[in-house]
Amino acid sequence: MSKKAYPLRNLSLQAIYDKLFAFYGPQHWWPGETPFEVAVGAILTQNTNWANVEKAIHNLKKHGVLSSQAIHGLPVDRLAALIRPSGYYNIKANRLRAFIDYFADNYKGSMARMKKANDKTLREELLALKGVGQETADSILLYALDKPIFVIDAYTKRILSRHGIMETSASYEAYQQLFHNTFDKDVTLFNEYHALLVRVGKDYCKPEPKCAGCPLSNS
DNA sequence: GACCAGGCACATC
DNA sequence: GATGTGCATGGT
Repeated sequence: MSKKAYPLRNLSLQAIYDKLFAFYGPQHWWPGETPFEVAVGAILTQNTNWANVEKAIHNLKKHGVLSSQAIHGLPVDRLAALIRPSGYYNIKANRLRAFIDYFADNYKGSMARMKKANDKTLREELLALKGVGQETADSILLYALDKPIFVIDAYTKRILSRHGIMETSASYEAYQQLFHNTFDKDVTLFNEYHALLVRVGKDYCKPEPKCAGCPLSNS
């Protein structure tokens, strides 16, 4: 636990959700037009500001290559140039290609077809891809495929640890289990809750916290 | 100029 | 299993 004192309440996961939703209202995530775009965004946003991801996706759209077939036919260095604003562009170009190869080979480039597959199988398949870790896999499962899987990210860990709910050092699985054991598996709730955590994280729960005015703070 | 952002793989101990 | 490092842009 952080030794620094934050002006915090002793809040349950349910209470945190209620307060965030009351304060912010629905977040309408994921910010993407199609399930495929959501999956691409999930890879591009790794350790990256969303505004930069939007620039990269805009480039893909502008050049008419935001589809699995189009990206598949693109030389990797050309793809890298288009997604440049999202950072780590060489690595991410290869990660996108790896996902799209898998997507084309196994589901014929159809998110609808992919959605019909078993949740656990899909998660294992995604995690087997180079460049898809737990957060990216779960983001695709929840936000592109409507699977009831909670997404854990840096904000989730930071917020829950500062509220004394779980140590920062606890594993991804431990955090995820906490949500899965606390709530019924509800796609709408999981969608909204993770989005709200990101929102309050951006507004108040940065590495250097700004607790004044935070809906989870006493101050 | 420093810090931060909706991670991940890989090397090393 | 824990810890360190490379990957990179763009906004504040």
